[in-house]
Order: sequence, then structure tokens, then C-alpha cells
Amino acid sequence: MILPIHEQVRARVRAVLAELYGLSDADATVSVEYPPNRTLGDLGTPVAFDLARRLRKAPRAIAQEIAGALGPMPGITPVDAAPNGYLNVFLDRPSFLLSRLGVAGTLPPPVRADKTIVEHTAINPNKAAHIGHLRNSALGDTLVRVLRFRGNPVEVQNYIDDTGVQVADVVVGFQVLEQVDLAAAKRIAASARFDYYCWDLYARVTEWYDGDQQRLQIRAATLHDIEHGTEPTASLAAFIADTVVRCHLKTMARLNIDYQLLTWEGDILRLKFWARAFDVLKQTGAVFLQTEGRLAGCWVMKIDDTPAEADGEATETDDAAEEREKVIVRSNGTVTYVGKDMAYQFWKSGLLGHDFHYRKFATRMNGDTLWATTSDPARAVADHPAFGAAAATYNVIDVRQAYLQKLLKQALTAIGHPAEAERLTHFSYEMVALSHATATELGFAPPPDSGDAKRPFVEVSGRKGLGVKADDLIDRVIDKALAEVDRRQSDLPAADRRKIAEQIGIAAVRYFLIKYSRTKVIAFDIDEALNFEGESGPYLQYAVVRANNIFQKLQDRLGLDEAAMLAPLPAAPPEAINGAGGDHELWGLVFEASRLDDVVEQVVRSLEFAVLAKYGFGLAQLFNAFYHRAPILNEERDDVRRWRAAAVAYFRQQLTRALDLMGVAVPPRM
RNA sequence: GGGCCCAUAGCUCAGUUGGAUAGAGCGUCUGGCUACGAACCAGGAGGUCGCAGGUUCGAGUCCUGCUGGGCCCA
Repeated sequence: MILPIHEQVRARVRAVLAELYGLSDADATVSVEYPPNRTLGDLGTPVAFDLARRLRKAPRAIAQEIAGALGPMPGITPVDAAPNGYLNVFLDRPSFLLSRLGVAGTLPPPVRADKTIVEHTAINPNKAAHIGHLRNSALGDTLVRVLRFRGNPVEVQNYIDDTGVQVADVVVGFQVLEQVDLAAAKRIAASARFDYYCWDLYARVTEWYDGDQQRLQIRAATLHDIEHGTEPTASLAAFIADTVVRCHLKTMARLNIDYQLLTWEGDILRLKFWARAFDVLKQTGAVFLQTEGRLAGCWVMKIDDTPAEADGEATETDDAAEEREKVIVRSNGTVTYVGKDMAYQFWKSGLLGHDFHYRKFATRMNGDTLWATTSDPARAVADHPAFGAAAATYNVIDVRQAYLQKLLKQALTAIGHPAEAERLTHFSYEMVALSHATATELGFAPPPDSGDAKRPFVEVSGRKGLGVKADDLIDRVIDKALAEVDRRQSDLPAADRRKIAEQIGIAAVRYFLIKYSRTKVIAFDIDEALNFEGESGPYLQYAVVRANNIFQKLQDRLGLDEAAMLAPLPAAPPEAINGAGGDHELWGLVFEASRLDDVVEQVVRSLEFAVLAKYGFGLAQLFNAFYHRAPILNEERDDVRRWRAAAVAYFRQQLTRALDLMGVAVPPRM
């Protein structure tokens, strides 16, 4: 963990700047960076460049003055003013490594107070999950893990849109296309994969609508029945949603993803959350009844469509022409999903003044209860954790929802809570499409002369049934992993090999979904996802497995455990770690391993998990190179061997933690 | 019509608040297994960072315009 050292260096340089030049903290920002290699230094700052103009001196001269005035710092040896003006510092390597291994004291974990809600997944409960949903869940779950790593208390929620158009469509499929009632639907659920069944049925309903637009009236009537609890439609819809949600939870559990609370849209309706939020919106004038024009009879919210501007110069020309009106309640009385989302957000931010009832829905992977909201007092469990009312909210939803997420923020501001709006984050990411090769392989190739054939990728469409189902992908990746494990670990029992293959498959899928910037469209390619070589989850796992094997062998052959290997180090000659002969490879590995906390901060700041993925990969690469060049079991010199073992011990500790942040476990063998 | 995003090696992508020599994986070519198991490593080839201006001691990174592509709103 390197951040405490950053702070130490930054504080000391600031003190020197005040001393030498009378500069306050506000006058100079001291950024701490990493020199390109360890020969130049471990940490560096370009502070002299920033001051060159103000002080009318060459950066190099300033750097030399600062270096001369810095004086000794605990754990930090010489300070070097590089010829180009960088100011670089070197760490005391032995004490740095030993303290990080707990041989010489440990660092307290950070603690933060503010409760944070992360909402992710939110798949319409009307069909099987596909790879697009997996990107959401993988990002969301990683966000949860990363926030917890840095001490944030997190509540994970999964929003279930059980009263939306998509569920209505599948209800139409059952009732009209299949002539199936609730009892028959239950029989189907008992005998087949229900989410897969619904996947196909949903696509058929879409086709059926396309055959005659009049049929959309059936959808509207069905939706109305669901929203108003009219039987038998309401019960069938509830059964479909409940059953499909349980399928989704199983799928996500395969990837080590789960939740603390399922929030059901139907409960928001039945508990009149919306009515409550509507009152607030009306009272504050945030929404009003439009009496004229084409939106007459609708309750609308004026929305700010202008791009964010720092200055106010444009305001005098920005009259009504720049403002649009968003329909919140349609003239037929139905609430748009924006309205429901607002009520939900008010509750998340602790501004609604009402709460759900809660019921136990299932058991989580760790044995805790997965809770669900309920509107039925008879089903409610009195003794439940406190949900909602968080200081900060992350809504993990793809970029197509950016407009609606902006509306949520505006609604919070409009009802007089700009601070809450500020702490609402739309965790936005681009969509997942299919590469042409994979679309073709799946039988979805667009006609050669069509416009679709010329596009860079093929769009996934749940409505058309066009996509890769999450469980199919996971199955294929695990099958591939199992074939590899069978080849290499034939002595292991089948059940163990299966378990290892699952761990490897999960790593491959999760790493693949994390490694791209969130602003990038993923053109999903099955062959790429199945590649376990190079930059992949299994590569990272393999590095840790190798490191673990070294300690296993030390134990087996010499009876030495990690603690016994490290115990003599405080008194051992430090040449091996100090890079005698200009070799800084061992130290380079240790230093890079220490950067995890810095990387996590950067990840939370930027919400870019690709940074975490690249870090883990780079660290694994460093280790693999070290592994080849620096033997431990076959090393004769005792101190060299122990320093190497210490470096490997720290490496495996840190990469194991990094993998855990990605929801990836380390297999016992590979 | 308005807004957001993307463009870097043959392909897929990194490149931190502007900073040290533009990197990685895949593919391709060459070499390395008596095991700390090669799901690995070492090396080669491969680049007008979409185009044109601007700001700066310094621009792949910031600003403006343009081209091509994707998405959202109307």
C-alpha cells in the first residue's frame, strides 16, 4: 500500500515550499507520480515545472533547491533532482517490504461513514439475461467491491421492473399466443428453463405485434391490468417476474454476484410511493398539469436541455425555446417509468418519508438473507435491516439511459435538494454488441446488402431474441476451461476439476467484461472471450497459482512456511532487494504490488475498472518475468532466496486482493 | 434540429489532473520446457496517434472547426 507514502512526500515537499519560497498549499499543487523506471526513483514530482514561471528560475535549479532542503524522511532514502527538473525520491526497500508483509507492523484499514447505495443489474424479468446485462452486473459488482475495499458501507440493490411493458409482452405471449393460464405456466416452469422459454416467447410476441399494429392494444390493456392488479393477468405477471428473477439470481451467482435487496416496481406503485413523490413534485412546482397543446392533460416537468455551462452569459437568450417538457403522467392517468424512477430515487436519497415493507426472498451466497420489498403487510418481516436513505447513490445503467438519469438529478434539484443531486452518480457505460463473426456463428448474420451488414457490429436485441444468453456464454467458457484442466490435472477427481474450471471460466468472463473502458462499445467476440492466453482473467490467476506453488514446494521439500521464510529477513543482508549490480527487478515487483490502494482510488475517481484490470495484468506480467529469471527453490544464497520469497509473498497477497475486487477466486491448481 | 460517446500497430485495446523513449494482448516470424508445470518467458517486424488550426517550456491527452461511425432526445 503506497498512498501513505504519497501523503508523506507531498506534505514534506509542501513544507519545504513554504519554507523556501513562502508558498502556501493553495499556491502549489504537489502531484506525486511514478518515474518510468526504478533506476530513476520510486516516486517523483514535477513540482519544479509548475513553479518555474512564478519563481523565474529553471526547473532544474528549483528541484535542486528543494532536494537540498528536504532533509531526512522516515523510510525514504536519497532525494534526487533529475537533470530535466523532476524531483525523485527513493524508498528504503527492506523496511518498506517488511512492513507491508506485516513483519514490521501493519497499517489500519480506512473507515468511511457515509452509506452508499449501488443499484445494478435491473434486468427486465421477462427473459433470460444476456451478455449486455452481464456487463452491467460485472461493473456494478466490481463497484461494490471496490467501494467496500476503501471502507465505504455499501448497500447493493437490484431493481425489478415487474410492472413494465416487457413483462406485459410475455404475459400477452402466454395468454394470447399460447393460451396458457397461471397453472399451466407453473407446469412449464417446473419442466423447462423458464427464462429461456420466455426468451423465445418474447421474440415471438414481437413478431406477432409486427404482423398487425392493432395488436398493440392488447399489450396496453395487459399493462393496465398489471398496474391495477386486475386478475387473472396480475397473478400471471407476478409469477413470471418472480420466476425469471430467480433465474437471473442463479445466473449472477455463478459469477459471484449477488444483492442485499430487490426493490420491486410493483411495490412502489402499490405503496403509493409515486403518489407521495408526485405530491412533493407538485407542491414544489417541479411538475404541473399541461392544459394546452399536444401534451394537454399530461403532468409534465420542465427540463433543462441546454448543455452544462460554467458561465451565465447565455441565459438572457435562453427562453422557453430551450426548455422542453417531459411527460411524467400520461393523459390516460398511467405513470411513465420516469415517474416511478423518481419516486424510487427519492426513497434512495432519504427524501420520500415513506418506506417499503420487507420480506425474505432467498439466501445469499454468504448465508445472509436476500431481502425483497413488499407492499403486503401480511408478508412483511418486522425485523429487517434499515434500507434506503443513503448519503450517496450510484445507478449502474447503460449510456442510453443518460437522459433519464439526468432527469432524476434535475428532479432532486427541482424539489430543493441540490446536494442530494450532486451525490447521485449515473454510472454509465456503453452497450455490448456482437462481432460480425460471432453473430454469423450464432445464425444472426444480417443480409449481405443490408445496412446492418455495413455497420461495425451487430446490435443485441432482446425483442428479436438476437443475442448471446449469459448462461450459454458461461457454459461455453467453463467447458473450454474444463478441457484445459482435464489435460493438465488428470490426477484430480472430476469434481475438483469441475470446480477449478468454474473458477477459471468466471475469471475469463468477468475480466473480459471489465477490461474495456466503459465508454467503449464492446463488439463481443466469442473466440476472444474464450482465449485464456495473454490479457485474460486466467492469466492473472495463473500467476498467483504459480506463486502459491512456490510456497507449497517450500513447505513440502523443506518444511518451511511463509513466516519461517521471512523471519530472518530483518537481519539479512539487503543487497538482493537493493539491486546490487543494477538489477531492480525484485524491487520493481514489490513496488508495483504496493500500488493497489492507489489504483483503487483512481478507479473510484474515474469509475474506470479497466484501470484495475490493466493493473492486475501488468502486475502478473512482472511476476511471470521475475519467476523465470529468479528461482527460489534452486537458489543457493540464503538471503537472496528469502528476499525473493518475500517479494513473491507480497505479490500474491496483493494480486489475490485485486482479483477479489473483480470477483475472481484463485484456483488451487491450474 | 439538439445533446452525449468513439477514432492510437493488420485486429482488439491501454496511455492517470498535459510531462521522461507512444505501450499491451491477439495475429505473424525467431528462440526457450531435467518441473518453482509453457494457460509461461525472451526477441523481431509492425505507428503521418482520423484531418486542420490554436493554447503551452512541453499535446495522443486541453480548446475550436471538420470528416467518419455509434447512441439518446425531439
